[in-house]
This record gives sequence, structure tokens and C-alpha cells, in this order.
Amino acid sequence: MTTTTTAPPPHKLTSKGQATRARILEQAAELIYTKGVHATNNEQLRRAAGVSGSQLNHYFPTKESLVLAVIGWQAERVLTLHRSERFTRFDSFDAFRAWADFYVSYERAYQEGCTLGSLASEIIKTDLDVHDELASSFDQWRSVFRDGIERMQRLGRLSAEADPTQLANLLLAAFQGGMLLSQVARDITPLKDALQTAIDHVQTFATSPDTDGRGA
Amino acid sequence: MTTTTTAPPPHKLTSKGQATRARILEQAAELIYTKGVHATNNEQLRRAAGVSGSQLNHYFPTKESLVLAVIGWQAERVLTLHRSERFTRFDSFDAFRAWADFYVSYERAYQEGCTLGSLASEIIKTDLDVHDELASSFDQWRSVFRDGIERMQRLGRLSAEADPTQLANLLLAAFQGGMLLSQVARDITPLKDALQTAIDHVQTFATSPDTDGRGA
DNA sequence: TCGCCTCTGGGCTGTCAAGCCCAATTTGAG
DNA sequence: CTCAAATTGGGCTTGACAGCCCAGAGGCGA
Repeated sequence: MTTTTTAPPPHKLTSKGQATRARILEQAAELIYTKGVHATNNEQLRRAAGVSGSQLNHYFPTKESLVLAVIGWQAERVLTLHRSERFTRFDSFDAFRAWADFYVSYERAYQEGCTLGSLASEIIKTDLDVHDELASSFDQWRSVFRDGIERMQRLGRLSAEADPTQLANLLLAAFQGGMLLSQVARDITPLKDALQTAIDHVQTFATSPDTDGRGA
Repeated sequence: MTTTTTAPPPHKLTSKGQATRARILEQAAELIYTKGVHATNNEQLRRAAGVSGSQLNHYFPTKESLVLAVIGWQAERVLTLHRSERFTRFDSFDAFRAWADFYVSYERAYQEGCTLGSLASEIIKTDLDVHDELASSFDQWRSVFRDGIERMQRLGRLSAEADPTQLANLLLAAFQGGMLLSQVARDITPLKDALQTAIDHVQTFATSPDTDGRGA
């Protein structure tokens, strides 16, 4: 993320202006998450954020600028969560299991999908110029997993034979694909299965055989 | 798929009519695959299929009916491929590797994504009533993998401990997620990694240890 | 041959959304 | 206090698209 959230619009913003902009952004993210990009229009946005039409245009002159900001905002949220202490930066199998459990028990997973992935899928074929922002966000997301796996290798918890990038791609793909499948099936099982088995696979590279963990 | 492709419109269709309808459907599928649903309009469709506007309305009265037909058409294609002799109904690890190789060397994977998955992501949040058709298609897709894994178990190639449904969900999720990641990154690596490691995991349940296959 | 199906090539309407403009008022920081 | 920023609440234009209708011209099968 090239810090779109904090990217300065060409105006000076007072704290109040920043607050309004943030409120619009937050509501836009929520609306877009639940209804999709092209089903979200200015009028809904105005009502949700409690601002007049002019303000929308003031802070986000075009829809593309708004969508870009939303992508940055969602990416920041997801990356902040993944980098939080909650998952100890993915330095243990428990952390991965906790991560999977978190999303499996997240009801909106099979209602709305991934906050970033759904957005990406919906607009990647349109002419909105959002590709770089998306690519950068997913790169960083992948890095969180890869760094965790590399740390586990340095800590001697994971075999040096494991390919951190490959495993990171598996985890991320299982997550994104599982989210989509669960959304379509309206059932959390596909996501649960995909995450569990993906982590099982990482665990086949465990150095200490004490915790098999397979099938959690 | 509840045979949308062959579902009779309320008119009687001569062979010529069927041919025209099929031509429209094919072009619609192609256009929608490359440009997305809501970026494909009647005019492009008319030109691509070489028909007049009235014909569009004749065979597909609403856009929803067209999209439904396209979903059915794409589902049929994907299921037919997966059930073809090419992959011997997934009764061996080689078959899974061949399947992965097929999509990894499919250039459009990281350009347009999955023919079904992209479509699903784009429209699942809209008010188009296409959910059942999608859910059914993905169910059948999952079944192809699950049946293959169960067959491998009966053939003694795979441990009875393996959970066929879980593994099928992993494979399908890795595929869908990998497609999305590769599309965003404009690089086939994420899909390749996800499929390879997912199949690696299936192979950890192999009964004969001769072919390790890990990392292919 | 008759009649339904196929097909053309428009045109028309309603709807909806994005972007833009304005005049006037309130607020807040320096 | 003063000025710029923030805000209101409209209205307006433009464009796009879906759905629909029509009059007329083939074409193929029963």
C-alpha cells in the first residue's frame, strides 16, 4: 500500500476535515464490502456518512479515487490485523491455527467474502486504475506469511526444506479461494477445510514431531 | 448445473434458431470472461455475435437470463474438461499434476482468472438471481475431486485416513485463490505454488512411498 | 403453399449514476 | 477578528444502458 489512506488530497485538511474524510471512507468501505462497488452510489454514500453531495466531491472527486482509498483502507486493516500481536507474527503453528479459527468463526466470511479479495475480483477487469494498489497489498500480505515461516525456520521449528514463498502462496490462495467457495455455498465448511488442510501441510515440515496437529 | 444451456426458452427453436442462440451464448461467454459482466453491453454483444438487437431480446429477454445461461455454459465446459479422459477422473497423482500443469501453462489464467470463479465473484453481491446455479456448479466441481480421491483410496493408492471432502476443498480453494492471486500479480507463480503444494499435501497421504513427488 | 420462425435495423423511453456548479452558511485556527 | 476551510442542499447536464416496440423482409418445414 502506497499509503493511500494518508495520501494528501491537494487541500489542506483541518482535523475536522480529516474526520469527515475518514467517516466517508469508512462508510464507503462498509457499503462497498456488503453491496459491491458498482451497486454503491453517491446517494447511499451521502446518507450513510451523513454528508452532503458536495462533500463527497470535495474529498473524493471521482469514484476511482474513492475506490482506491477504500482499497488502501481495507489493505491497511487486514495487514494491521495480520501483523498484530494476536498472531505473534506467525512464528508458530498455534498462531496459524488461531488465524484460521478467527476467520472460520467470522460470520461475514461466507456472506461477503474477503474484504480485499472480493473487491479485487469485482473491479480487476474494469477500467478503474487500481491494479498497482491491489498488487502491492497482496504482496505485503504474502510477505507476512512468508516472513513468519522464515522465522519459524530460524527458530528451528520448521525444516529448512520448506519453501516459504510456496507455502505463503498456498496459505493465501487457500484463504482467498476458501472465502469465495464459502460465500457461494453459504457454508463455512469450504473455508474451514481449505485453511485446516493448508496449515496441515505446513505442519508436515515441522521439525518436532510431538504435535502432529493434523485435522486439528 | 441444472442444464441451463439446454433449458428450453418458451419458444420452439428450429436448428437455425438453436445455432443463433448458441452463437450469442458463446460470444457472451467470451466477452463476459474478458471484460466482466457489467462492462459487457448489448451493442458489443450484437456486433460480436453478428445479430440484430431484436435477436438478443428474442433469445435472452433479460440480462439475467443471459448471465444465467453463460454460467451454465461455463460450468458445463469446466466440468466436461475435468471429467474428461485427459485427467483419468483424477485416479492418480499424475492426473492431478497434469491438471495443475494444464492451468499453469494456460496463459489466460493470470489475465482473466477462472471462467467460473471470476464470474461468481463479480456478480454474487448483485441482485442477479444466480446463486443457485453457481452453488450447484461448484458443488459438482468439488465432487469431481472428491470422487477421484475416493477412487484412489479404493485403489489403495491413498490412505483411508485422508478426508476426501477436505482435500477436495483444498484443491478447489487453492485453484480459485491461486487464479485470483495470479491475476492480481500478473504472474503465474502464485497459482503454480498453490496448486503444487496443495497436491503435495494430497500426496502426503500416499500409501506407496516410492514417488515422493514433493515440489515436482 | 401456408404459416411460423428467423432476422433486420432501427427508434424510443425510462432509469440511473457520475460529475459538476452555485449561493449561502457555519466553523475553526491563527 | 478574519479568512480559509467546511458544509449545506440543492439543481443541472451528460452519458450509458436495458428493455421494448415496430414494420417489413426472408426462410424453412409441414
